[in-house]
Amino acid sequence: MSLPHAILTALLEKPSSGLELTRRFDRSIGYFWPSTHQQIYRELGKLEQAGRIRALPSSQPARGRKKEYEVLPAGRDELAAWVALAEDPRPVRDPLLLRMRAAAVVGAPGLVGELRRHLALHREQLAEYEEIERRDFPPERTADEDRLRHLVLRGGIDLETFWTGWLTRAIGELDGTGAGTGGGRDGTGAVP
Amino acid sequence: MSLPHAILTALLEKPSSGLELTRRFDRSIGYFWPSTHQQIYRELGKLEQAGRIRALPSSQPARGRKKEYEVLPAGRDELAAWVALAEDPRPVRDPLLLRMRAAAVVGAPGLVGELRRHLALHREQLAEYEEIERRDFPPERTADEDRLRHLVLRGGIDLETFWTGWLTRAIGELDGTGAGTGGGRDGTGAVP
DNA sequence: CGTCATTGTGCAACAAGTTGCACAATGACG
DNA sequence: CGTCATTGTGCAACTTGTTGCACAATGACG
Repeated sequence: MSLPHAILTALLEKPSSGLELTRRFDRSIGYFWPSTHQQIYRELGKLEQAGRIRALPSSQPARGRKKEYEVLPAGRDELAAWVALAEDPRPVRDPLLLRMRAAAVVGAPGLVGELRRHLALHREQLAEYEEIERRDFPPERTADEDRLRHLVLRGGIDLETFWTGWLTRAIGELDGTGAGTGGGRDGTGAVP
Repeated sequence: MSLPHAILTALLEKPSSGLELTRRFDRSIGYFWPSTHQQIYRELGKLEQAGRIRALPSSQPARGRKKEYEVLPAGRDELAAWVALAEDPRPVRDPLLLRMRAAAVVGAPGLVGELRRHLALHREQLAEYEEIERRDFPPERTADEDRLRHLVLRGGIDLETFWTGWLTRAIGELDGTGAGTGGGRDGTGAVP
């Protein structure tokens, strides 16, 4: 759905081979649209077929041979058209919230521990984003074209901030009261 | 992945037919694990086959005939086991952030309008959650088993609060400066 | 009585993402 | 020179979610 557009964006920023793309995904676009190398190669194939990108002539086409792609005008147009679309936000789909809901029914002895684990992970991610912000967006220079990229990063930061805040609160609330064993009325040994 | 567990949770809260489940999904569990009736029927079939739920005997098995399901002990055990699992948070996958990133490269005349539209949608969702909170979790009574459900709802509220906050900020920042048409010159804009 | 909207159940084809593995080139090292 | 780890490319099978439609019962209405 959006993967081809993610790839076009990345290739416009800089022509790359499949593996380079994969690497760059891991540390920028992949933060909000993750993808494996398998997916990327498959999509590169389709995009080439469709005439939106092409392999740079320098690289001979052989398996196991490095192959760099660049975006063709058709690809740029396609991307611009996609950006201009109105598209509703994805519905949320979060297993942790679901598990908490289930825990309210069947009980969950270890739930608080799991919340703590998630808190640690989100704190890590938050720190990573903040590091990037320090590095790439120092307070003084505000080149106009970087503003969008900075906003995207702020999105990531704010999102992780939400998670750490909510998890902290949840842990605090469940921890004090011996809750977390929830309303599991029969299958659950009640825990002190 | 999680859909069967969402269904088990819902059925434990109250035995239901496929359509009833669908309705209930639309206004509670579906907020963080949406699902269509087709998916639900398919999953009900699998769960029944696997011996985790069964149709209540009252209903004769015929197409177009109402059929209520209840959870069997095996289903409850399965759900409890799933709740106890450690499972990492889903990676974020958000088209809007992706489109902003693309807009930084190809330009985006209408982007601010789209952000406003999303802001309105998130405000609406937030209002809906807050209404539910007022209705189902009035400040005085804090039954212990409801605490988890309330926390889940708080998660939804905090998440929508994050979105409205971020979108407001983004709109403010892009609107004043005539940005949003971004760096759409051509394939330049190299970023390390 | 017919037919028509509504409620309820369900199959089938497709699209997107995940997992596992295979194959090709390259350079390091004994 | 062989073989081994690393880098790079890619296919295939599978799982999950989406879309479109079909079929069955029921009650309302002319």
